[in-house]
Amino acid sequence: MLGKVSVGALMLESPDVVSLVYEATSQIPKGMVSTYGDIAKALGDVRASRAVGEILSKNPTPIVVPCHRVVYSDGKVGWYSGKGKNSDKKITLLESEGVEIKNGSIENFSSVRFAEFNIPNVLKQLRDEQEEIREHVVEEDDFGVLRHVVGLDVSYIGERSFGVAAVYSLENNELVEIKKVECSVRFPYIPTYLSYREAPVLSKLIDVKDAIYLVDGHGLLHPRAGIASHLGVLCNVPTIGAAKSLLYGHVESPESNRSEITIDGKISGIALKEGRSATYVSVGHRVSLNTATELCIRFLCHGIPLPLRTAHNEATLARKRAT
DNA sequence: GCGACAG
DNA sequence: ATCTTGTCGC
Ligand SMILES: [Mg+2]
Repeated sequence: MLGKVSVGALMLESPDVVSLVYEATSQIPKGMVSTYGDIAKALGDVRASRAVGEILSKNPTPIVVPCHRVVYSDGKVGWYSGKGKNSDKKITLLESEGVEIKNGSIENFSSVRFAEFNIPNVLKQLRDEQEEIREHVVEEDDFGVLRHVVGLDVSYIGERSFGVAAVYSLENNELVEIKKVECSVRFPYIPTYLSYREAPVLSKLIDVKDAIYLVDGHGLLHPRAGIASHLGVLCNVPTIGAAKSLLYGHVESPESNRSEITIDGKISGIALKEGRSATYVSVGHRVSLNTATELCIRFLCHGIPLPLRTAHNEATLARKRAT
């Protein structure tokens, strides 16, 4: 990796959310229940509730880690995995612990609902780090002679992540090189915390000095700072965010092929449309929105910048070959 | 009852 | 993102 590491380094040692979910679940007393969202809130953000559900669906030690005590926020018991969609086992377990259930819903839900978890508020820490990164973002062209545009993307098999860099020449717009790296990930996908899942593997691919990096994901089109900004600030390289769907911000002219996107009235991104597909461009780091947009347009191919398409295809290939 | 919150 | 299916809030 290029440059010194200081701001944004929490990403390199992401908190063990998986273990924290199991720890929280183990804190639910017998005879009580909690919800996926309550555990997510204890982690620091209700947006993590789906991730909590996914993690518990893969609980390697049912009963020991009592995931049967985690139910929907409306009081419905929900599924008990293991094998097939089934809630019978979950209901039986809960009733044996003294929890009353009627028509698949918890009786006296509010009085048996446990939420006093004692786990660290890790997502708050990550948000704080993202805010700090945001303050370090340079929103103007800040580079010497650029010779390459590098598309970055990731694919997965369970906890294995495959990162790909597709290096394109700015002299002739042609593919120069493809770099690949594999590493293991435990951090789940949580909306607005994508960096902590994908940036570790991608940071290993940042070693071309005369390049600007095109990242699959947002930069400043984010409530704090997206993965493109995170990688840019962490590695001190120019980066552009380019995503296929919008996370945050208001599209000013939805009909236009090139629309401004504003956040609190500030122009923070550009939506590029070509046929059915769209690319949402934003500043990652050390680039102006204009330059970022022009570079994306220059490589735009069927609605997506070619370096990203190639990186995506190669990442998918790497995953299939690893299977 | 349905849409959402990058990948 | 993957290839199975998870929650929340309007
Ligand atoms: Mg991707």
